[in-house]
Amino acid sequence: MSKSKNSRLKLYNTYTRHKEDFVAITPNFVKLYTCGLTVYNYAHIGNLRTYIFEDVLKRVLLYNGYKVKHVMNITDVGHLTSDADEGEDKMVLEAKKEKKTVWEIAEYYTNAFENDLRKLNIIFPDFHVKATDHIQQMIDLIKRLEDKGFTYSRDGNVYFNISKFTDYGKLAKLDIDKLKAGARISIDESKKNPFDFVLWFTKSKFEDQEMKWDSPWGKGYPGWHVECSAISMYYLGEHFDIHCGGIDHISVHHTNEIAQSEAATGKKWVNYWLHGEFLIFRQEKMSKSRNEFLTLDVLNEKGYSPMMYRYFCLGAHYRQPLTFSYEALNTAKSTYNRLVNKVIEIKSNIEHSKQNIEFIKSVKIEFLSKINNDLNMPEALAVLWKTLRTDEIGNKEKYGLILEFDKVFGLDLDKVEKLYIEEAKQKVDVKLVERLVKERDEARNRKEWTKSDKIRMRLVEMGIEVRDSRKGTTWKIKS
RNA sequence: GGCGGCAUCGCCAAGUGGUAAGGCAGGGGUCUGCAAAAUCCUUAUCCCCGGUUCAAAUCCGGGUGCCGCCUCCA
Repeated sequence: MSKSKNSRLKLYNTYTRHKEDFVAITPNFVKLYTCGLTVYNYAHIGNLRTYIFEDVLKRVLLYNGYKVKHVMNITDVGHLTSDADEGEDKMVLEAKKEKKTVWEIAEYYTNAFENDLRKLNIIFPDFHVKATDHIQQMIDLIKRLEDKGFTYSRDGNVYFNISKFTDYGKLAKLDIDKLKAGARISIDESKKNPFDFVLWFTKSKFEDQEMKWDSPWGKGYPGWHVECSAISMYYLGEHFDIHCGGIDHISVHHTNEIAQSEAATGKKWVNYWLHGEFLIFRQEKMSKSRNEFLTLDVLNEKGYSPMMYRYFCLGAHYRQPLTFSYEALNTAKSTYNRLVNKVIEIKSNIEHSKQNIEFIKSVKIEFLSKINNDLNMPEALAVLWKTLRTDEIGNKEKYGLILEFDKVFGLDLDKVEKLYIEEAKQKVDVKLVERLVKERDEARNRKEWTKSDKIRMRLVEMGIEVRDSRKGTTWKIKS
């Protein structure tokens, strides 16, 4: 694919705070790491927004002809409610609540999360791996840091010493001297510097901490940040292309990941840092710790399918906060339904063809320039709508473009027809419906309007929408 | 206190120097026995004040309001 200047892929890099031309370390090959979920509860739709953004990124890379090796971790190690060894362990807490072991909790919510990814048509990572399966890699990394003098032990825990790492906080533009330590939490007295962080815990306040492993520093468990560094380097090498996560990870998690990774290897770790903005819920971010979060299943019960939610997310740029409301979600629902109707209609009349090489070429270039401009999905969707509406090309050509664009949108537009037929079979007695539709048609031909309207009423009650046209009557499940 | 973001039509939301994308909702028309669906047309000068410029929603300064991170969190 030859690319003009403005269709080259540009991504906003948090590290430099600029949109940059994307250049892969290895030509045509991208090594991508995305931070996964902490599996002590269901993913809420705010979490899922970020995974949709990352999926779009991956699809755009694939669309541009790159091969992508994608790794995502599963945080299944218990984590504290703070970086200090205080507060409660969320995995333990949830386990107690549900009267299960922490292992059972992790497995249950990992499955739930992976199901959500499938429902959202998110291309599965090549490696979706558990932190607890990589304890050895973490220990090895900590050892390297220890050998190089970046750590110290205090009161049973191994800490990373940020004062030994020159560029600490560069990603978040932190000014350590000006930061008010302990502004919101009490200072951990064991730390030399308030921003030092734990690499390995051997001392826990929790007697019932189930997850413990042997290590050179004693039996214990790893600090939170170390898993991402260890796992990403194990699968992708010590220098890779892109690392993603939510915007909340910039100042602590990713900052610490960079410190420990680059301290260990002595070289640049990640080239591009991409962060997804939050879903805003009633004026504030949706949060797991406040019990008001919505899941994909809850939305589904309320009549909003995962694809509708995906469309909803595509309507806003990933670096902008997106305001959630049912009014807005209804918009996405109507729009998605209309899109699906359009696609089915186009496909049902696919023999209609009108070639226009110039138009097809220009609309493809336009699409590419939108998605390559830091993944501008709202504008890419506008290109899709323009394509659906145009008279410049026929249905056959439109359908081809729809399928091509949907490689990036991931809205399942290629199987939408099949899905609708399956849905219909599940929900209604298809034979009965077709008999009634036929009866109604016959009545209409005899201009027996009372009878035909009566039959239509009955169909409506069954949840069937009847559509008359010159070509005859069709029907579909009301959405 | 530090860092970061946001304020664009009723709603969601693009656009970041050259005269306001798109979707939804609303209004009007076409089609239809009626309806639905479809389709066409239609709706904003961009929070306020000041500045730079031939030209600003877009840059600069000030103000107001809102939000996020700095604590596990996408």
